[in-house]
Amino acid sequence: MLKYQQIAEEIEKYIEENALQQGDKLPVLETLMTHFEVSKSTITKSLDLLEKKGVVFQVRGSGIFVRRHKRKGYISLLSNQGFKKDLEDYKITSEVIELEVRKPTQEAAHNLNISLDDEVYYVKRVRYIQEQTLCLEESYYNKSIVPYLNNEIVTESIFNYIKEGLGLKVGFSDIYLHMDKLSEEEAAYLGLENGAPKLLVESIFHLTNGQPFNFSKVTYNYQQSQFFIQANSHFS
Amino acid sequence: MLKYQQIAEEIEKYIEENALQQGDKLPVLETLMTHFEVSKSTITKSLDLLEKKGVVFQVRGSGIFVRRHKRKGYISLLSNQGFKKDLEDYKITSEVIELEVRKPTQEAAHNLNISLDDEVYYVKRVRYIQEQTLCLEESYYNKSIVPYLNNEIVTESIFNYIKEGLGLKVGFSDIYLHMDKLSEEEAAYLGLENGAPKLLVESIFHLTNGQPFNFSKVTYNYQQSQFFIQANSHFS
DNA sequence: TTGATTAATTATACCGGTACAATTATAATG
DNA sequence: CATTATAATTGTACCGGTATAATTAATCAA
Repeated sequence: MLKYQQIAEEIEKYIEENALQQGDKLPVLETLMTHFEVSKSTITKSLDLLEKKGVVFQVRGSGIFVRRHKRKGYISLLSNQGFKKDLEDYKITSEVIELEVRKPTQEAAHNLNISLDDEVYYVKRVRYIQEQTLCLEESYYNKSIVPYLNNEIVTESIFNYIKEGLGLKVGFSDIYLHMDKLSEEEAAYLGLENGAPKLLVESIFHLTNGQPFNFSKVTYNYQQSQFFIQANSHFS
Repeated sequence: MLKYQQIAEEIEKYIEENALQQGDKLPVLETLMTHFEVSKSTITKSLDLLEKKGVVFQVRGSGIFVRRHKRKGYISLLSNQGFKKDLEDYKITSEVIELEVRKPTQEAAHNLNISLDDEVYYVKRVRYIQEQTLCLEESYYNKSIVPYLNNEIVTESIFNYIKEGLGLKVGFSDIYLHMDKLSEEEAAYLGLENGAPKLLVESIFHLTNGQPFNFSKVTYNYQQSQFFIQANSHFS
């Protein structure tokens, strides 16, 4: 692991262990430099990383401070990992409804940048939080990138398998949100009444080289799910 | 304006003007360095900025490529500016329902980190897109930071006034999303039926020094609004 | 005590360098 | 022709430096 990542982790751990709160000040750059025995630019890089993740914010002329959102139980829309991490205090389970190789829908083909003749793994599952339905997920994996999936993998963490098992590197993702009312089928899966509110989250995940490998449509139970985002400036 | 920001803008403009598409390759670092006559680290900084904004992605050993989401008419949840920019092809208008100085609600006081005795500007408005209701917004501004607002400012862009008029620098924001059904009052304002789906977006905006200056609750019309997010990796 | 001026602190911009890792192109091999 | 080894390309990590801008602390004046 790289130095600046290592250091970022240690700083984050330090914040965690000492239960630092929003606004608390971290040691100054100089101190961090000498403590970790690296150059200024490496520390800066660590801090930039933590800033992107929403862990700290830096104020020129003043210092480095802890940033921390106060609410618990929210799913991060930026985590790129599913919500395992956000909801680690809760019991998350999955029930696989369907798992097979098939041809993509037009929509899936378009979003995965493949042809209608190419093959995808289609996964449909319901996910539960504390025995309550959390969401209904339909997911398409480009088979030429993810050549094999089975029930066990799909019941556990697919992304973990992709990273650890296949050695692929997940890069950026595009996420689209829509609101609507539940269809009869969706309502049945989620145990809600027909026409209840739903949030549809469509995601396209890419490898670090820009190739899209997964397109998924997730319909959330409006009673069980709340989301959060941490945004930074750099937007003129 | 700083060099690396300037260069980032120029690169973005270049992409725009030449209508580069997702996956198109930009000139290599070396070329950009000599073209802009700056050091490698400055170009790198420009590109990191563009990467954060979701404009490009970089692949080690390969090159710098254009990243571009394909769908139009989506509101960016990360833009930190309201949606003026995303929806610039559409006609956005505002109707001010209420504007006054008052004491904050408990919720607002908590999110703005002020006491119940402090004063806030309370703004309530309905926003329209192409004559259709888009959202109902309730917003609280810390009066000790934003000491004056009037109807004209509130009808136009409040954030623009805060930045240009007051010279304040907007930093990061925390955003929370909830789903629910519209109350009778909300339904009336939005012209929808009671109990229809709603997305409630709560945002807390901070200055660059970490002070929260605005807390807002926006209820979106489920028929008119769709959102997007561009996420990057840096999430272990 | 207050307010303004100055100095010290602290993060950021920018330079220019070396080493390295991932990818892609080329050449060699069977 | 396909496969493998090798070389060239290209972005990233890391160093260490100078200068500068924003903030905060200290000093001085009224």
